[in-house]
Amino acid sequence: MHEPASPWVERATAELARAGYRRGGARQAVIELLGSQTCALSAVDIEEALREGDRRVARASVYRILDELERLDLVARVELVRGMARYEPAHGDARRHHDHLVCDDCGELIPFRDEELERTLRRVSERVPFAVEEHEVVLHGRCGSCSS
Amino acid sequence: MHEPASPWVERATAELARAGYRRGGARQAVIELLGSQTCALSAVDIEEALREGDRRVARASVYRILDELERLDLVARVELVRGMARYEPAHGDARRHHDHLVCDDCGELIPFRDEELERTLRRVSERVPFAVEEHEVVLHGRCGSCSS
DNA sequence: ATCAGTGCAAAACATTTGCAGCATG
DNA sequence: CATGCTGCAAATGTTTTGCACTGAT
Repeated sequence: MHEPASPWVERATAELARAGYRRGGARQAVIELLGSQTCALSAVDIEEALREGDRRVARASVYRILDELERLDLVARVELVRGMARYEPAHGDARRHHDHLVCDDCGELIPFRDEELERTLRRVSERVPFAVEEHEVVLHGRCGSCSS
Repeated sequence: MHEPASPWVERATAELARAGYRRGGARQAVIELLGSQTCALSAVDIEEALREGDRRVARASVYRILDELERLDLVARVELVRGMARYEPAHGDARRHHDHLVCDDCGELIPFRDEELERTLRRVSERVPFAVEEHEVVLHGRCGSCSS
């Protein structure tokens, strides 16, 4: 159960150390799980995955840890489906930013990235009476399996 | 307290009748409040506004009514801020669709519409492996008062 | 007279907080 | 050995549900 750490896991670990945090088993377990995932996970997903894995982590700790990571811009919180937040690694690099497709039938969640969309949003941000810092785009519909 | 009904209020009322719903005081009160509003309201907002207005409506009824209206595509549910859904009239007319700006400082909520963004999203919807039915764009940042 | 519509209270969730004990630096 | 980290349990806040009663058709 000890895969090579992803760049994000290393960055997160370093960032936390630099911010003066101590090492903590629970926090490291959450970071490693997030780093090995491709799509956003909810706090409950995380607790369950860890319970069956290396290290059991209390629900409250999961929330606390996610909160810290979000404040340091290491994870992004996204509200894609009714009533439950999900979290995913944030790569400071704007070039790795992505948005999401949500299948309203089966709940599947697909990240996507579209250059034209990003360019347009950059322009929109300029003409709006607002200092835009980030955006969130969610496309709802039906995935391949559900629309056939 | 009896303003002329907005087109949306009339449409909603007609649509409900056509769908076989009976007339109900609470439901009509919620519809009229939503119709008179410019920005999205939470269930709590609605309950409070009605408590001080014409007709007191129980919280549970507010949720039930919003749920029905959402199922009939008469209102759109949007999750703009942490942990609380908001609802606004949905105008079947795509030309009246809008997206939202959210001030992360003061929580202010501003609807906006941008033609280029809509066009781009239509194109993006085509090239994505998904049958897109609707989109949700939220721009986060600071409003005029908070960024100065 | 029926059965949808509603209010009330309690339940079901997701999330947060308080506090006591463990473990890192 | 001080203080940050964590688990547990209880609190909070939003949304849902069960049930009895009211009211529209």
